[in-house]
Amino acid sequence: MFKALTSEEHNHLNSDKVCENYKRGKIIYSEGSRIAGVFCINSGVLKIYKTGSDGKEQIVAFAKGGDIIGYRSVLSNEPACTTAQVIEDAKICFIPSEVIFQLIRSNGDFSIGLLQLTCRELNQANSFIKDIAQKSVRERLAEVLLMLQDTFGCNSEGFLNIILTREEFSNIVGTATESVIRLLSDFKSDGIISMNGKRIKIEDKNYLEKISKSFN
Amino acid sequence: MFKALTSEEHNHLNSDKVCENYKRGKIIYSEGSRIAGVFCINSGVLKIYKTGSDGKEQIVAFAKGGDIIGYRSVLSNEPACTTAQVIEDAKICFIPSEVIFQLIRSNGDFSIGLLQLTCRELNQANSFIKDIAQKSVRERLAEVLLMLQDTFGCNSEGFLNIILTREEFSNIVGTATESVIRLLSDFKSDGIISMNGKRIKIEDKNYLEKISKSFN
DNA sequence: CGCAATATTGATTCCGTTCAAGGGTGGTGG
DNA sequence: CCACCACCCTTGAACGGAATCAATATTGCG
Repeated sequence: MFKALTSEEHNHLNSDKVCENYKRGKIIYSEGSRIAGVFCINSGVLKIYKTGSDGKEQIVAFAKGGDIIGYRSVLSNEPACTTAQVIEDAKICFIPSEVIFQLIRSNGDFSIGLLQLTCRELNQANSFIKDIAQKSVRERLAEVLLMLQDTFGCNSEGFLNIILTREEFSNIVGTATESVIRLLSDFKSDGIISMNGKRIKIEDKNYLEKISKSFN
Repeated sequence: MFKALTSEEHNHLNSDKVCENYKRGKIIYSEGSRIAGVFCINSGVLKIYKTGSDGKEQIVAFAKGGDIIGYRSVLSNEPACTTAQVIEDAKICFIPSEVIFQLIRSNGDFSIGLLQLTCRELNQANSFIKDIAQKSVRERLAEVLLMLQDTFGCNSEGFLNIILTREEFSNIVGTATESVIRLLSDFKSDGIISMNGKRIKIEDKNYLEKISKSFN
């Protein structure tokens, strides 16, 4: 994201940023709060979610090393509309709003990079709206598993490089926790996935793709 | 959106743009196609939708006078990820990509304006994801009616300034057409709305708000 | 170790979809 | 002008996916 900067801009940025380590569970910012800058994820994983009136979370995105979060709130100068919480210990840098605005005004390529980032997220969000509105829970769960593999990759044994609770799964898919449990166990007995504790391994990607496209 | 421009930039823009009239049903651009610029809606109404694998549309936004569409595709230089179709006769101007990129590079305020626009849409999309994942069809329909009043306003008799088919309603709410029909007829017999052909009038906004917030 | 959070499984309920059949409306062309 | 056709709307009945409720396991952290 910051590769459009000149070396002078880079130096300036580095002198302004503040990095810190955060443990699992830590909330970086909350829905409704004001934030004075953006956060760059150095390492670790966060979930970005909105909270419904009954308290149930809806996860709308993840952030991992290299991602920037909080820019929506900064750019529109509005309170945050999501909550960002660490789910895997993370190192995060803070960049004050003024610095970001300064960069946008002075560096067209940086602006275009940011615009492309927001557009990509917008596209993903719209796709997700369509899926959640039209597909069954089974299809959506298959899709989420593929998305996770795509986003986080696998370790040497083929297990997904991310660990989520069943409830977190349900908060992505948009369903009840029990439904996630039942479907994962179906997938397992069909040999589509295997599990080791909370770790999940995709055994038959092709079949998952078929399911997610409703061609099963 | 273009108020950040200098008068010189304005003149340049006006010489580059091409305006045309389009009738209801006309498709301005289709999902998957390349588009070479953005469209500014002068008047009229369009629906922006994605098409599911079974052919069912999911409406993700509307565009009316003053709105800009197609910028996502232009900025990210990717094929359009939605289809834009006229639902009320419209006058639309076309602005080539180069002109937009030129403006972004030369005018920081214009960039920020565009960024704020995308951020607003992103926020709306995320809210919608939460709603569609957590609320009932009844709650969502109530919310959509309120959104339509907010976006398009009412005529002198209090009827919504937009006419949609039942199917289009179902394609926003994310449900079956029959469900929309049943629920609208429930709302009518509860005195929450009234109808005149396809025209709808909200009679009890407070109660609709209660329903949409699940406090009914 | 013990408690709290998480996971699992079963039984039951219900919201919403689907299928089917019929009625209404508007626009077009003879 | 009105008959016809395509499209849209409406209603009923039945089914089914997923939520909810309830009752244990199991895990893992302090």
